[in-house]
Amino acid sequence: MAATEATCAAQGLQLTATRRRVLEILLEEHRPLGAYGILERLREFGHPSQPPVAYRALEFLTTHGFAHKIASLNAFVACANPAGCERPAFLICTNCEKVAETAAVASAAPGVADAARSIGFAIKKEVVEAQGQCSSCVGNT
Amino acid sequence: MAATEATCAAQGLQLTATRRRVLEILLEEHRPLGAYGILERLREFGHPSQPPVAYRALEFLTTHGFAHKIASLNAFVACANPAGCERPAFLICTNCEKVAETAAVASAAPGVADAARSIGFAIKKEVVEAQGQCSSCVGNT
DNA sequence: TTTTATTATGTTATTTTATAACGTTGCAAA
DNA sequence: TTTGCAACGTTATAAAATAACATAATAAAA
Repeated sequence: MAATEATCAAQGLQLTATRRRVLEILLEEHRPLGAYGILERLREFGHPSQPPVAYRALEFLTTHGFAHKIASLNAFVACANPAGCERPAFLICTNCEKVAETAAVASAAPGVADAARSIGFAIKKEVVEAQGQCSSCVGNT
Repeated sequence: MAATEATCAAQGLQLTATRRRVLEILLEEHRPLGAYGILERLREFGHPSQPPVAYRALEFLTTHGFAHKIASLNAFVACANPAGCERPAFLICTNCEKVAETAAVASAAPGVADAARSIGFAIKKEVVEAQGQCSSCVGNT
């Protein structure tokens, strides 16, 4: 949260009340939350809670790297490393639903980068999401 | 298509009329098609076209690797290598919408595999989708 | 061959996810 | 002080996916 505030201050980004609240909600949960789950939480706190409210806040947060969308779940998580996050990749436990974000060392998918180079494809963004079982859930089916 | 037929025969899978038709539709398109786009095409051919029809065929096709879901687009493509496809990865052109499937040599994302190993996470499936511009579209904005 | 189980289909309805559109508000720069 | 712009609030609707349940076709067992 502090890192996010610092980045916003440095870059002149407006971390408004709703945007901040949505990020707080995501930080409190330790698992991905759908837009409509976020709306429920906002409602509890008396915020306006029509869908565009959540989607607009999420667009801000994801655009600037403070949160990420998990495409394979249609859900969102707070960024685990808001200070310097590029090429995030995710480990999604299909049992307990927790998500681990890998520290983005270099490219997560060099095989893909090679394939891209060989056909002249210019990569802008990578979506890398692994599904399986976290250490607590391995064996528990 | 032939490879798919062969695999179905070998494994006792039923490539029924609708399933076959959906696969043909995906093969004709050279870009990802949403479930509702597929439904439209089915309708043109007089097939039943309620949503579950498409989703059921797609579930069959994706489960057995004859087609893939592109999670970041909520869309589907025919598998480019139905004979032996594991760990597919995709290069998605955001300009012309075409999708290239990389020949799945080893793991597309070793960085993620390392991260998983280090925290005891057992990977079952990987979603690797790169977005950018294909060789024909580079420079065209 | 009939029975039984399984797998696939057809259809209605609903849920879940996401965006379009438009007017209003608040703030900052000219 | 008005002009511009970014953010907000709200209504409505679009797009994607699934629940549920009845029917038909198929395969396996008796």
